[in-house]
Amino acid sequence: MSVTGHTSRPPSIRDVATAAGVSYQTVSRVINDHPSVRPSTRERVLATIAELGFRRSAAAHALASGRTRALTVLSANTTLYGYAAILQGIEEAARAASFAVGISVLEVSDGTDGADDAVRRAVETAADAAGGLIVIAYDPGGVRALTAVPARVPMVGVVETPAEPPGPGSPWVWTDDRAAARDATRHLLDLGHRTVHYVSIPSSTHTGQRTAGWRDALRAAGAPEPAPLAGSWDPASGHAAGRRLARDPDVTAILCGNDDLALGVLRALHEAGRAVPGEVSVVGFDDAPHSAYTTPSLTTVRLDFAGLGRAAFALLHSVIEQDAPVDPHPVSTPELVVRESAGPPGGRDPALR
Amino acid sequence: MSVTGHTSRPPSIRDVATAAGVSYQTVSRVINDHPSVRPSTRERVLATIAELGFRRSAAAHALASGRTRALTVLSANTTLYGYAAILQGIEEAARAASFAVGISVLEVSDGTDGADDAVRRAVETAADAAGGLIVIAYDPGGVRALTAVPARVPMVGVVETPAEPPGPGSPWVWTDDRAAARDATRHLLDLGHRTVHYVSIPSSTHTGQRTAGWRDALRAAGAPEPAPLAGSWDPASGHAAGRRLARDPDVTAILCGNDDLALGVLRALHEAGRAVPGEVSVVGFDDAPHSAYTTPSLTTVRLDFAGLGRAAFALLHSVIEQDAPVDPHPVSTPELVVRESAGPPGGRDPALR
DNA sequence: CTGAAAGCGCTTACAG
DNA sequence: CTGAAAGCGCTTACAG
Repeated sequence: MSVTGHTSRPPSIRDVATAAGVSYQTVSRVINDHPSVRPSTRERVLATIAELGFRRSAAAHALASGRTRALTVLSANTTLYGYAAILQGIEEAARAASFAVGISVLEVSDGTDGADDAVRRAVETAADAAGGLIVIAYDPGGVRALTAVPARVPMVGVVETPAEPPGPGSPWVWTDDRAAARDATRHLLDLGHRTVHYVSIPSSTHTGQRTAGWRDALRAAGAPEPAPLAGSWDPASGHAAGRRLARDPDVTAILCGNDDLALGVLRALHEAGRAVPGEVSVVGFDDAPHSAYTTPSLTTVRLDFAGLGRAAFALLHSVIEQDAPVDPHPVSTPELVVRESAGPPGGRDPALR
Repeated sequence: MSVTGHTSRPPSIRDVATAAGVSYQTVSRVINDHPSVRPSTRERVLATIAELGFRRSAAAHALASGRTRALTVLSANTTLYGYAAILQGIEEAARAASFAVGISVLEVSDGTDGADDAVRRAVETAADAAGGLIVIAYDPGGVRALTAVPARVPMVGVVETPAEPPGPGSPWVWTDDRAAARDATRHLLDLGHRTVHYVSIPSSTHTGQRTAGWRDALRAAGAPEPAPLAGSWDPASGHAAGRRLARDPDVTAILCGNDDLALGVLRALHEAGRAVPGEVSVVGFDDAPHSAYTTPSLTTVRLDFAGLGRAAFALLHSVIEQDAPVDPHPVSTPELVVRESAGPPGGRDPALR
C-alpha cells in the first residue's frame, strides 16, 4: 500500500500537504473538520492522508491546542469488581468520544501524612498528563485525592451517596447506595428477623453511607442497633467477621458491605456449622459476577457500575467542554436481587413458615 | 504559598528562568538532571520551581524530545481477575518508573472482518498516544491486536505459553501455564482418577496451551482423552458445561480453564446432587481471590499475574530504551494450591481410602 | 475557500 | 558550566 521509500519518520501534515499540493494549514483544516474547505480539496487531502498513513501527533496537537482529549482515572484498586467495572464503563464512553484513558492507582494509604503525600503526587502526575480527572472516591485514599485536585483541573468524583445534597459546584456521580442498604436491611427485617448485623467496607466518610442506610432501616423498624463490624474489601476480612458473628446464637441476619465480604461470612458460617439461610441469612452488596454461583447463591444488591462509569465520563466531558453545567445526581437506582442466602429466621425450610 | 498575582496560565520554564535569574535552557537542564549545572544554580532553580509550582508540560516534552514516558495496555477486558491483576502489576512498575499508563479495551471480537477493523483502530489510536504498547493476548482479540501493531512501535505481549520457543525478536512474557495445566491434571490422575475432563477458556491459539498441558498429562499417563468442553470466561458458561458433565456418571474429575468456570461447574454439580469432592473432583486455574472461600474451597493453580505485569513493563521499558535486548522468557512458575475441591475418586471420605 | 506567520513549551545540538 | 538558535508538529488568528 504505502510505498514511501524510507521508513524513517512518520508523515507530518507538511508531508501530506506537499503530496496533496496544498498548504499544511489546509491539511490541518481537513483533519479538524473545519467547514471552509472545498469538497474536492478535502477529498484529495483525505486520500493523501490514507495513502501516506498519516496520523496526527497527539503531543503536537495537545501542545498547540491546549486541549488533550485524555483523562486519567485515579483509583485505589483495579482488581476489585466494582472499581474494575467502573473503569470499564469510563473506558467505553471515553473511547466512543475518542478520549484516551489513563489509569493511576493510589498507593495504599495508611492514614499517615506520608500517604497524603503519595496521594498528592499521584494527583499531580495524573493532572499533568490528562485533560481531566475522574477519581473513584469510595475509600479514604480516593477521598483524599478528591480534595487534593487543584481547582484548575477538570474533575469528577465517583462517590458514595453524599450525606447532604451537594451544591451545583460538586461534579459528582453516585448510585444511591444508602437507599440500597436500607432496602436490603428492610428485606431481612420483613423476612422476620429481629435485627440485622452489618459487616462494613472501609468507608470514605466517617460513618459510611451504606452503614447509614442500614441504620436508617433498623431505626424505622424500631430494631436493636448492634455495632457494625469493620471489614476490609476482601473475603478474608469477611471470614474473620463471620467467625465472630457465628459464635453469637442471637445473630440470624447479616448484611455485608460487598459480596466478597459476604463470601467470607458464608464460609465462616459453613465452618461453624451454621446453616444458611436456615439459621443465618446473609445479604451482600454489588452483585459481583460470582455471586449467583456460590452455594448458597447470594442475595445481594445490584449496582450498575458500568453505567456509573459512563455517567462519570459524560459529566467530565461536559465539564471540559463547558457546555451545560450538569447538576450532580444519582445515576441509577440499585436493585435487590433475591437469591438463596436469605430467608426467614429459625427455620431450616423457609417454605414451611 | 505561591503568591503569584494571576491564576492564569501555569508557569513555564521561561517563567522559572526569569524568576531564578537564569536562562530557560538551564532550567531544562535542571529538570532533566543534566550533570553540568553548578550546584548552587541547581539549588536556586529547584527552589524557584517549588515556589512557582512549576510542572513540565507532558505534551511539550513529548513533542520536543520524541519520547513519551507513557504506555498503553490493550486488553479485551479489565473486569476479569487475571486481566485486572496484570494491569495492576503494569501500573505499579510503570508508576515507579514515572511512566503514565493508558488503557484501551478491545471491543468484543466476533471473528468477522469488522472485528479486525475495530482491533486495528484500537491499536492505531493507542499507538498514537503512547510511547509503547503492552497487549494482553490471552484471547483472539488480543492476538489479533498483537499482529496488528506496526513494527515501529515498541510493544510487548503478555501471552499464553508459546507453542514453540519464540525467536529473540519476540518481546513476550508469559507464565508457563502449559506446565501448570499438566501439573494440575497429574494431581488429579495421581489421586486415582481414571481420566480428567476439561472445560476450556477461549484460547488465543487453535488448541490453547492450557488444553495442551492437560492433554500432555493424559497421554503421559495413558489415560483416555475426552473431548474438551469449550467454555467462555464466566461462571455461567462453566455452569452450562457442568450440567452436561454432571449427567455422565463416568465423570469423576474436571479441570477448568479458570476459577470462574470452576465456580459454575461446582454450582452445577451441587444442583445435580453430585458431591464435591466425594463423587467429582474439580480443579480451577488462576487462584482468584474468592477461590479460597467457596464451599468447597477450590483447588487451583496460582498464577502470579501482578508479577507478569511488572515483567511486561520491564521488558517494554528496555525495548524503549534499547538497553540490552531482553530475551523472551517465562516469568514465574505457577503453583498448585491444594484445597478442598479435589480428592480421590469414589469415596465420600477421602481419608478412608 | 486558502495561504503565510507566530507560537504552544519544551529539547537538542552548537557556541562560548 | 551557561546562553542563543532552531525545531518538534501542530493550531490559531490574520490576511487575502
